[in-house]
Amino acid sequence: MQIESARARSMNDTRDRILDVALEVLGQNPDAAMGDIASAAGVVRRTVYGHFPTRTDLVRTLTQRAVNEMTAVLAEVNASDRAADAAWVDFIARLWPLVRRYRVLVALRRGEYGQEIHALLAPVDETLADLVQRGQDSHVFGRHLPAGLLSQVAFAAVFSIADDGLSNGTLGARAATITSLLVLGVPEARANALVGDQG
Amino acid sequence: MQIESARARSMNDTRDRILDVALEVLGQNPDAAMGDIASAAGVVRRTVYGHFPTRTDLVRTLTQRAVNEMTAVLAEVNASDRAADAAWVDFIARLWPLVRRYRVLVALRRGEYGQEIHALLAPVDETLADLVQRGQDSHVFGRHLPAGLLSQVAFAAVFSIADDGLSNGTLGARAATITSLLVLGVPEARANALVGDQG
DNA sequence: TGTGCATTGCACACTGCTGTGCAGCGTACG
DNA sequence: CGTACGCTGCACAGCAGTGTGCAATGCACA
Repeated sequence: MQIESARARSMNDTRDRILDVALEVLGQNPDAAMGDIASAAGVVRRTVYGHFPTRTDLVRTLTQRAVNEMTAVLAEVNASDRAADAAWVDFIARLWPLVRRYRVLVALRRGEYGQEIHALLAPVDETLADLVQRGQDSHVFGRHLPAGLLSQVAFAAVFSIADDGLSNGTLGARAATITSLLVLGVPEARANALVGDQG
Repeated sequence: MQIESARARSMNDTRDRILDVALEVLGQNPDAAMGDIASAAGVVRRTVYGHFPTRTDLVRTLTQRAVNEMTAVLAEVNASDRAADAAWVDFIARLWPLVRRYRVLVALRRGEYGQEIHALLAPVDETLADLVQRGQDSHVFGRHLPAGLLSQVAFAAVFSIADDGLSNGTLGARAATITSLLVLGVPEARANALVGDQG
């Protein structure tokens, strides 16, 4: 890390603020205009273009940032030699506070940037599929769907639950974890035991 | 029914064709322009405006049509006094051939028309929630989520599976039914028995 | 104190989509 | 046969969003 002047720091501040706000605004309306994001970030539209040449650049940066955070968590969770279902529970628990912010990603996969976003999301998809595959191989997850699709459906369930206002408190976290485990084919008793362990 | 002149018939044909094509085109890209829909339907943009004054009218009609079909199926399925889980299986089985066409609805709930679409979809949501509630009351469905949300998540799972290319053949239908039953908290053995009955 | 630079506020051109108006064309219908 | 009418093809105005240019401002830094 370089020594940062106050100038550079404040510039990074605005940049980060734009990114944060864009994540939220686009989460509510994926078609939000640059002007909307700018006002929400407390800057002028022109300033946003100073940091991100085009709308696509902004969205790309945004997505890359989210993907990086998720892959980091996934790598950490996957590194341990716990059973796949326990790893999944841990993953959802750590991701839950962020899942509401990242909800824009599911909306972004379709429409306009679909192709590029899909490519950026590939690492997450793969790691997720690997984890589920591991669970299927060790007979803790069901085989009613191929690993690649099953992981997506379980993941999507978590996002659905986060969208419906249950995103705060451990209540939603518990419900989301249980539900996603059920999707994965984990019996209810085992699912309850797993989340009970985690509190 | 009135006696229909050939003129009126051909007019209804184009109208229906526009609606059919619009369902498909908007399913792939919810932001598709009127021109795209027109060309896909083999007519000129101006003609579409002849049948539907505004884009909103087209989308509204489209949605209403889908909602009508779904509520019809739901009413039929719900009328019988079978257990809720058996009714659910029947519902998914009948809906499966159409679910790919209706996928546009999930994308449409967000963005631009969200408010109105949501209102039009309310009857389906309610009936679905009622069915799930009935299942929870009779202890065939789990209580890990409130009925209103649980029905949505189970429903969304079916759409997710239909989107991923498994939409053809009984293979996908079976997988979708099983998975949605798991979401609803039905044990795997019971789920298998239910779909086994239906073949 | 003076310079650099992020930010501002305005201007502008460009694009893509919507919705409308209207003349022409072909055809089903009386 | 003639006419009503759905479709066409085009032209047009309007609007919203994008991306750019540039002078002005104000603050950090040397």
